Amino acid sequence: MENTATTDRKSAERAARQKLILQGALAVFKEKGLEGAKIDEIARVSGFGKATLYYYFTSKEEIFNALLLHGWLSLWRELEETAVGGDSPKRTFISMLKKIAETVNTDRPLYEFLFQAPKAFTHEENQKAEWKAYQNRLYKVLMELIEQGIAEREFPQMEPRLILKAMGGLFHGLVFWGSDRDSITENEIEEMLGNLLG
Amino acid sequence: MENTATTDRKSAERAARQKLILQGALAVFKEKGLEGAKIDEIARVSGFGKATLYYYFTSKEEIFNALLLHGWLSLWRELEETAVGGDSPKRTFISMLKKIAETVNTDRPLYEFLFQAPKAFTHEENQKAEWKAYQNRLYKVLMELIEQGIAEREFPQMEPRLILKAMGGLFHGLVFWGSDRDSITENEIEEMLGNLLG
DNA sequence: CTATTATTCGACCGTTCGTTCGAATAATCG
DNA sequence: CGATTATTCGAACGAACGGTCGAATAATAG
Repeated sequence: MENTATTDRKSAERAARQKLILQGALAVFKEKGLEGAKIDEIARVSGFGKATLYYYFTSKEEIFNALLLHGWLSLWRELEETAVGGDSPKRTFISMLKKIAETVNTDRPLYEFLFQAPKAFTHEENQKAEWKAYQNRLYKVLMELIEQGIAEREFPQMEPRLILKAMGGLFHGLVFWGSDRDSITENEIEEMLGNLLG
Repeated sequence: MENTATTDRKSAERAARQKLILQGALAVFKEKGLEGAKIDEIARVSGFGKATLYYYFTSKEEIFNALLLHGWLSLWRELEETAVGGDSPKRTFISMLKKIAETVNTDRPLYEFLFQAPKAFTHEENQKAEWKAYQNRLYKVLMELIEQGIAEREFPQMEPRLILKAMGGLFHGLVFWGSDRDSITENEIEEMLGNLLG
C-alpha cells in the first residue's frame, strides 16, 4: 500500500467521511441541543458505528471543535472582502453585520451552533481551541471599526466596548431569537443599526 | 405532634432550609455554570447531606424551577409599579428596562441564572413550569408598550416583534456580556435605548 | 492466491451523577 | 419516661454516556 494515487483517494475519502460525521453532529445538535447531542446518536444519524467515529475523531470535543473551526473559517472568508472594502467605518460596519446575517441564513444550524456553543463552553477548560483565533479576529475588526467610527464622529461618543456589546446583543437578538420562521432580512438589520448609530 | 405553634415553626424552618439550599445551588451555578452544577456540590456548599436535599426538594429540576420562580417573581414585583406608571409608552418602556437592569445588579448570580437557564432548557420537556407564566407576563407587557409606542409615533414604524427582539438583544448584550466588572449604568442604558428608539 | 493493512462495529468498560434506601439521631407528644 | 414522628446522612443503586477492545470484514499489495 504505497501507491500515491491510492493514498490521495484514501485521504479524500477520509475527509468526506469526516464531513458526514460533522453533518450528523450538526443535525443532532439542531434536534437535541448542545447537551442533548450524544455520541451514540451522532453515530446513528451519520450512518456509522460508534467506534468508527473514534476512528475519524479522537473525541467528542474534537468533533465540536472541527465544527466550530469550519464555521468560523467559512464566516471569516465571507467577511474578508467586506472588511477591507475601504468604505467609511459606519458603512463597513453595517455591511459586515449584514453579511454575517446573510451567511447565517445560508446554514442556520451551523451558525446557531457557532454562536451558542461558546457561551456553553465558557465554564470548560477549552481555551486554546483553534477556532477562537477567528472569533477574536472578527471581534477585533468590529472593535476597530467602532473606534474609527467614533473618532470620525459617525458613531455616538460612547465607550467603544459598550457599543460593541449593544450591537452584538442587538444583532444576536434579531437573528437568533424566536422561531426559525421569522428570519430577519438585511434591510431590517440595516434600519435598526442605522437608528441606533444615529 | 399536633400543636399549631409547633407546626408553624416547623414549616418556617422548612422554608428557611429550602432557602439555604437554593442559595447553595446559586453559588454552585455561578462557580461552575449550568451543567457544572452537581447535586453533590450543592449539598456540600449548602451544608446538608445529599439525601437531605431530597427531603426538601423532589429533584434537581425542582430546585432549578424554585430558583427560577423566585427570580421571576422578585423581578415582576419590582416591575409592577413601573408598568402601570401612566407615563408615555416610550418613557414607561425605558423605565422598565432600567428597572430590570437595576434589579439585576442587586443579585447578579440569580439573574444571570434567570436569563441563561431558559435558553439551556429550551430543548427539554420543561414547558409547563410555573415561572414561565411570569416570563410571559413580562414579555407581554413590553410588547404592548411597543405596540402603543408605535401607534403613538414614539417608536419607529416597524414590526413590533422585531423591535422587541432588538431591544431584548441589546439589553441582554449590555447587561450580561463581558466580565462582571464592567457592569452597565442606568444612564448608559437610557442613552442606548434613546438612540435606537429615535 | 496469500499477506498485510485499513476500516467497521457492537459489546463492553469505567466513571459520573441523580436519586433512593435504611439506619441513625433528634424532636415532640402523652 | 417510652412511643411516635421528623430529620439527617453516607452508602449504595442504576441509568447514561464517552470512550475502548477485539474480532470481523474489506481493500490493497506483491
